[in-house]
Amino acid sequence: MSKCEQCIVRQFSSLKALNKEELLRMADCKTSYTIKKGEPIFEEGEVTNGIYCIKDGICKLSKLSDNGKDQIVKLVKPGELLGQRSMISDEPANLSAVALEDMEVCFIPRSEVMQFFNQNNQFSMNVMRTICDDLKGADDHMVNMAQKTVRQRLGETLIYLEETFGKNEDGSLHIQLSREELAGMIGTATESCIRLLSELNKSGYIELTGKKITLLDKNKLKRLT
Amino acid sequence: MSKCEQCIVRQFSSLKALNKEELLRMADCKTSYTIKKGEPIFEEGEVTNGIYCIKDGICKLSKLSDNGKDQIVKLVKPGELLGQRSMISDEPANLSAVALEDMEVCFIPRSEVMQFFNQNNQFSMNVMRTICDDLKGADDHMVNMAQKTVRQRLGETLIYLEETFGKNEDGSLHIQLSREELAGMIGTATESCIRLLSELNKSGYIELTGKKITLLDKNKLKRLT
DNA sequence: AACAAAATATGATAATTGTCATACTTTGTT
DNA sequence: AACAAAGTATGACAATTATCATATTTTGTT
Repeated sequence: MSKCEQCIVRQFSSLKALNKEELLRMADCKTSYTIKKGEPIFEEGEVTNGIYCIKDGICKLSKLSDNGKDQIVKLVKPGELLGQRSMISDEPANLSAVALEDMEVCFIPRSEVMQFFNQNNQFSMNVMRTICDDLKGADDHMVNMAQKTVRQRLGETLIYLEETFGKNEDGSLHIQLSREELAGMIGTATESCIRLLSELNKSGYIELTGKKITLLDKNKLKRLT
Repeated sequence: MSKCEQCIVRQFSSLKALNKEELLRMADCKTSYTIKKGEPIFEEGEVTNGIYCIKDGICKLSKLSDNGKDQIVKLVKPGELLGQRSMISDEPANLSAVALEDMEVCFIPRSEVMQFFNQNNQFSMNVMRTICDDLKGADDHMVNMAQKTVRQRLGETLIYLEETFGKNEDGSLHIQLSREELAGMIGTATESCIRLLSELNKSGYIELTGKKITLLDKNKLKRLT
């Protein structure tokens, strides 16, 4: 069983507030998983009963809408925690978490986390701030969905993907989403997403090479009409 | 200076966890305001430095989008608190709060609330749960904005307004929103909102009498194509 | 290497929604 | 009561986006 002390999640998440003794307790009760690309960590409606630490790999948080389409609400990267809201509200998951790459995660039972939560003020403040950040992000996201065109949302999403997940050596987006997933992020039909990408390609704002997407003119992508 | 003990806000909000001594301290440091319909309680970007207790009247939380339109993110009714997220994150307001009716609110300085927060565990858990509820609501709202048509959103919004704010004796919606505000809730152009309302009127799903809106067939409103 | 399945691409068309113009109605103010 | 201003309504039209059909390409599996 590996220690939690040097883990990337500890460095970047609310867990940085835990002391040595708490880290040892956590290392003792955690369960490690590997999750293959495409597999769920948990699904909407499932009782999670704990939080997940994302050690490696990226996953999507999404919700199935009445029209049968999956809307991606957020992407989560290594160092982040999953399931904090459900833990605090003591409710089933509101969103599904599905791996976009092979992942390594650790599960920490609710009982343990709640102990830290009640005894370590800095930890609970950190969790709270994270949830507040998520709320702000969700509000802003909602306004974009309601007020911006599909084209604008695509442009902004591409920039977000580059800024958040970086580029490969050839300059293309590091994160690999299918067209369907990208459509699920911006909230549009897959065909519309494909069509707009190919249009941006022809206009020279981006370059499509197979599955790879390279942003060529970020200023223009930011200000799509 | 009135007491906080019998206040509606105390009964319905996180503040129900405060004890007598804390309530006295709060009564001592609070400021009461009346806000006229149309006036802001605070605006996006403003440093609020405390929370607002909504004693009477309804207000909208909205955000100005790049296209110049105001998107309404949430409606707030008596008994609720405003500014909790900003208080915890120690950030300026992300949304503007504007009165939809004449209002009575009390302001409690940040320093005071943070004391309760640090010393009264039940209070801080309540605040946290409220923010978690808001986050869930915002995620769901976002999915609706992204995946449903304007027509569907209008139908669901009308039902939400009736269920949340009730009906007058004549059966019409109690809450009075301008067409522009209703459009701002569902995320569409004011003209589109007016047009769809008048269409639902002709179809017999709702009845428009002056500014009053009466829902006639909620089942059909729920399942608009 | 061959094949089926999935993903991507593109055309044609319809449906939805936004924009601009203009008229009518209500509200508030003097 | 009169008037301006704001809000509501509707038509005409354009732009955006969804849907359905059908290729084409890529991927994974045997």
